[in-house]
Amino acid sequence: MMKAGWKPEQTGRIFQALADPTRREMVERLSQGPVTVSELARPFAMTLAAVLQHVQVLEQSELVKTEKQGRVRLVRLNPEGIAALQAWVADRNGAWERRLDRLGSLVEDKREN
Amino acid sequence: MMKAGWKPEQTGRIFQALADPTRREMVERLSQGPVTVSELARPFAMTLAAVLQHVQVLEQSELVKTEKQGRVRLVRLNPEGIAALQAWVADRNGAWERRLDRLGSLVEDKREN
DNA sequence: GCAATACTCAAGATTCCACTTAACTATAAG
DNA sequence: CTTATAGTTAAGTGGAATCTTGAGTATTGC
Repeated sequence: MMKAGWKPEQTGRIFQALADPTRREMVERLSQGPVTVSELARPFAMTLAAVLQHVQVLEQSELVKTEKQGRVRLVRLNPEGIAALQAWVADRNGAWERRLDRLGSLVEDKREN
Repeated sequence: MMKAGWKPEQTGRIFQALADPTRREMVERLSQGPVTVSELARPFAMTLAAVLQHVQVLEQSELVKTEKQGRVRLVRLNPEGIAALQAWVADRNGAWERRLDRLGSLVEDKREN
């Protein structure tokens, strides 16, 4: 049954974090490796303050960890965050598949898609 | 490198749909099998109109399909939606892992977590 | 020390979302 | 036909989310 490790309250914060296109782009960038807040900000037409707020949302969702080094703040992906997301999705998908298993080779009353 | 089938515009709608706790609960319910809008609504302290709006969001995200049968509307999970989400997550996770591969067995400068 | 850099914080403006109400349509049941 | 059921639509409200401005603080380089 698996029931991998995702806390329901964290799941909400993760989906909410990734609901924003800016933050999804940031995650893409971060999957190439850690960067400073300023580097993270470069592609975006918005103030540093706004970028920082996005970083804070990502951090609260645990998708990201940050660490201050001198006057710079390094942002890096937190593998546990992505793993938690993946666990939730796999779990939902699993429920779906178990249902199909129970149906066996029966034909549904309507052929859907 | 694999690049599974997720359209970037759909990804946004999916995350946005699942950012709402009510809609996540609906997906849970739907993973047990299809239900009518009224049945979907039962657990929630909100009007049918509100529930319908949630269903529409889920449908636009392609996480769900609906079909009108008489005066009832059946709502069912769309496996392709979950699959698209899973593909996105796996892709991000993949990028992360490829990066770790490049690092080989090097130890990071800081033990994080 | 002094200036530049890199962020940080708080307040306010918009814009977006979830929800309600109220009226309406279509189907089913008696 | 009449009523009840199930859903649909449009308009409006309140609160949360995003972004800006305008300040401030800590570090680095000269």
